[in-house]
Amino acid sequence: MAKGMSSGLSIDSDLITSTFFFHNPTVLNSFSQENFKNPNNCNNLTLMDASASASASRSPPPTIQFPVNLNSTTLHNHDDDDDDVSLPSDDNKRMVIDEMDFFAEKQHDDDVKNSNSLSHDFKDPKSPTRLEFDVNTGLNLLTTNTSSDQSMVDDGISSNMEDKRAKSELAVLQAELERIKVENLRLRDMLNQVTINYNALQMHLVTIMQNQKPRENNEEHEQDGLDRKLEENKKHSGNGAVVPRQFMDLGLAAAAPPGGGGGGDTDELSLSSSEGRSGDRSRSPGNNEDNRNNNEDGMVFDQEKKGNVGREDSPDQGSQGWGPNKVARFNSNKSSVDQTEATIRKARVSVRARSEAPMITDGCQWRKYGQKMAKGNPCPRAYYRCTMAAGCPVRKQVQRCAEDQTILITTYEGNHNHPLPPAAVAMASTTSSAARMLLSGSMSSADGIMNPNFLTRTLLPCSSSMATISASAPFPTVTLDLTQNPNTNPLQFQRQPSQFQVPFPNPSQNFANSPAAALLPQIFGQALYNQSKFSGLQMSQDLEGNNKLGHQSQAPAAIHQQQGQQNSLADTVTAATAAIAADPNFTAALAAAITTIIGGGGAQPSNITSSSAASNTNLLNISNSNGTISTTITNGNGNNKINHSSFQGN
DNA sequence: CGATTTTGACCTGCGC
DNA sequence: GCGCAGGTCAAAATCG
Repeated sequence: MAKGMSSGLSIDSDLITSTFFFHNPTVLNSFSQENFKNPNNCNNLTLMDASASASASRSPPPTIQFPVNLNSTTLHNHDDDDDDVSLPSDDNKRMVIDEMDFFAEKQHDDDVKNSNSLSHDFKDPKSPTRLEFDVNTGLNLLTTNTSSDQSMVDDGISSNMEDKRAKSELAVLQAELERIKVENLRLRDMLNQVTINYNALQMHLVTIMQNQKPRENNEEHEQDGLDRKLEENKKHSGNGAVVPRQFMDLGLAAAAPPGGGGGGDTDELSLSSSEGRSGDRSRSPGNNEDNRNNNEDGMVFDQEKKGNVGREDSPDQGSQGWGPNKVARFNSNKSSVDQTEATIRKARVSVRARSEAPMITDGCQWRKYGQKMAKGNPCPRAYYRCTMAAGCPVRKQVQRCAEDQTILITTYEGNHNHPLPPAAVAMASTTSSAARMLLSGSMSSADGIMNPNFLTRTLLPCSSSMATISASAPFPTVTLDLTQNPNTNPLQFQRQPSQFQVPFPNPSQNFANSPAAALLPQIFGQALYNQSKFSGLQMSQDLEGNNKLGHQSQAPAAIHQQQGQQNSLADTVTAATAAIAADPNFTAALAAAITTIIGGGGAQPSNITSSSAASNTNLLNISNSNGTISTTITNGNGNNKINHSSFQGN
């Protein structure tokens, strides 16, 4: 399905250069306008905006390139209509400017006009090396760049006209800089707000955990499961910083529909009511550790075979029902804990996408086991069960929208108990993460502790399509709507008071089958997942060693494809986001990456390179264009590097 | 011939 | 208790 992702980005932390490719101008705007505030990211954000703004005015959409050399003295734009005039080769400053532009081949064409162009300078053995150029610091980003382009050539002739022009450009750039500063402040405030919300969420989790302990005697088996999971958390965190994990394990972890992998989380206990019979065993506390031991990637394997712990589930493995039936049974089980779990089990993730095909391609193998005419919809509802592994409890319902039959509604429930192919990981991750989001929102909001829009504001501040969480449905359902134009429903939230929405990438018409459909959910899911799950505490240990990062950080959250399966994009992104979580500056980079990927739409190539340039510590690079995805993540001191390029669409 | 789909029967929960 | 609706089962049909 996806053949449009490619890539190739590599980031070298040694180079203090960041380039942001915004293929969708709207993304850029939305990003700058939305709530993304992390005080730690201010530098990064500033740079992003600065580069973006400066370049945006010159570069035509839909692809906007923003090469920025933080240490250089200039901003060089190759798309500038005016010929780029380089300083004579003997001018090192000028050389620095040109050197920055290692993205544009077009540059070379333009350089033909100038005998003293960059390329020429590079050929000069006496010229400073590229690295030297980058190291060269002088933050006259705006002045040198603008004024030099024209005046430098006729250096000796400097006329009043040119001076005026240069001054006017300088003024414009300064104004732009001011605007960017203001926006940066605003973004910082937003990040602060997000941080506060996150802390509140953690506190809420701790409260829940503490409240549950007294019930240990009555709910021994269930609490046992929690304890076990806590132990697992400790194992993974290695430092006893279990709070974030606790939270996830309690609720969010359970909300991992088809994803099993979803988000990669392992402890994912199944939310699905379908697992009330068999899948419930996925929740069996006693099994988790074993499962984890057997499969460190967090996938829950063969849980059904290991027996059910403390569940009244019927032994009927075959009738793995999902839906209100099982839910009601669980709700009848007294404690609020049970009710919470029941809610978790009921959680579903519905994906709306335009597709002519009877089913959207999600990478899994499904077997149809039933079809029903649902009330209020002339189109039959088909029931599918995952057949990639025996006993996989995952179900999905597929039905066309009654109002618009071009829209295919796919509802997932349950956890895969087997490894997933990369293509499946994408959707699984999305749904899993969405379920987590659903649970985190509902649980928190129920107690009034957390703003239900917490994740809404946190996750994808730059996009505007949406995921909808419905509280009115018989069971919690999060709907990822891939059919809407991001700009068409700005007021949807207001129109649907019972729901809150999460911005979701703007899809193309047939987004469901587009290359980005696989990537986007992954990114989205991982973003959701890591935003809520990872903490610096947990990940702190994961940031050791170059090659270790990919595995260690994945262990708690990502999906390992066992038995020689190559790491999927999910693995990479999971590891990447884990690393990001460990460093706040990285978060901004991730946000930019997500933004760009999303902005790329379905078929358009995307290319993201970002870095926390100010600190020169972290770099994130995600790109797609030719059927592959390449992610490169470098952690600060250069110790940690994830470089992955391999996501071939089907 | 095995896997998958079709389809009517059956089960369960819920509302009246 | 009854009917409705959602969901699942499983035998028969179909497909590759």
